[in-house]
Amino acid sequence: MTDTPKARRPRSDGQRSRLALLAAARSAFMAGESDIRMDAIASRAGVGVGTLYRHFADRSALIEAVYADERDQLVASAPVLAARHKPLEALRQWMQLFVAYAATKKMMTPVLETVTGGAASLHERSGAPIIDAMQRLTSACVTAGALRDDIDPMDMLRAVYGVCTIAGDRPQQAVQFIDIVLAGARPGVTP
Amino acid sequence: MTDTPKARRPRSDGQRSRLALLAAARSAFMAGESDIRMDAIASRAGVGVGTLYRHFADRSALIEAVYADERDQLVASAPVLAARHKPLEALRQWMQLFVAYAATKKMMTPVLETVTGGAASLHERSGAPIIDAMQRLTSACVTAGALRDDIDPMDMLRAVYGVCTIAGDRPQQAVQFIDIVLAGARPGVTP
DNA sequence: AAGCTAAACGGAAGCATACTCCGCTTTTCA
DNA sequence: TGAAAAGCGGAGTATGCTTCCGTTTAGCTT
Repeated sequence: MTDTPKARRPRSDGQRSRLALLAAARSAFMAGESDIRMDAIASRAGVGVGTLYRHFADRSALIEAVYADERDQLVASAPVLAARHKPLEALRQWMQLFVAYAATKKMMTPVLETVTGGAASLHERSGAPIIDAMQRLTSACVTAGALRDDIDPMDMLRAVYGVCTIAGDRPQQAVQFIDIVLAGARPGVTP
Repeated sequence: MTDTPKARRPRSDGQRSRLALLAAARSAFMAGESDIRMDAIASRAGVGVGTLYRHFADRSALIEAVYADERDQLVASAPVLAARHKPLEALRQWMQLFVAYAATKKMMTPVLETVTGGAASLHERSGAPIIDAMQRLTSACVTAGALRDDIDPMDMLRAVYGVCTIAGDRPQQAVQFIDIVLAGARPGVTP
């Protein structure tokens, strides 16, 4: 069972198509055309729509693939920051990176929500590593006494995400908002 | 021009259909069936789909009508709270009401985002009075020295909305988060 | 009460768009 | 070089929103 029959090298044209599709989709999403049609993406990539579906199971899979790279970078930066800074500062800087990530994602949020299964399925698939990173950074802060322990870390991230997503294009404002949230989450601070 | 020819009374069956449609749509959205079909709503209301479109221009118009009532209540409560409490407390309580409002809306958020034109058009139409209420409450706080003046009030609301929307069904957590945000937004607090 | 008129009704047809299917082409490897 | 596997394209299918229009019905008038 599962014997590897020959292990052929992947075809070059297939890889080319895949990259062209990713590039076309990325540029379309970045341009804010969240409701772009699948065949439009295919023809911009210079391939037929059948080819698109050969490489990506459905719209949501394409979206996920487009943002997989950036997400991986974001996740990978967490341990680096944790090693280089004090816990609270690491968390703060990582949340700033998250804002940048969310900003590139912003225009495609409607797409995210639109996909069948809603935000849940996609967020879970694509978001698990992000949640993990956030929780590690936060618990380090709690251990260091720099943050209260009765706050769901994800709520902080959701709040920042909410500011990014719904706001216009003002990442600066979202960055400032990180400090507001962190200030409110310090031990011994109450309204 | 614009002479009132006769001014007939609106037909009773028309009003009945409209109410039946609103009730059917409301219960469907509340039940979390965000992807319910238009003809399903019509038949639940006991009318044809043509009748639905006679009363509501499109899906987004129907959604907006369903939530118009609750939104109006929320907006109307702002001046009441402002008269009854100190500025910061009024703001705090109003944001709590907003959480309840957003929670009822939560299941239909995908619908909101789905509608053509995206969140923008609907949010603007339906959200302007909310923005106005929030800004009044906030500026009272700033005047009273209870809040910094360099914060976009809408960012606070967006953050809370983000927590509500993306989080599961834990309005309690969102309410707690209001206090975190307000704590971080007090004058003289920095991380 | 009967008739007139405009409003409201119903649902079949029209249209848009995500996704599938399959015969044809290209690439890899022996 | 030839066989077979992988990839390609785009017409076809399915689904669901919206429109269109002939029919019905409520409100007004006489």
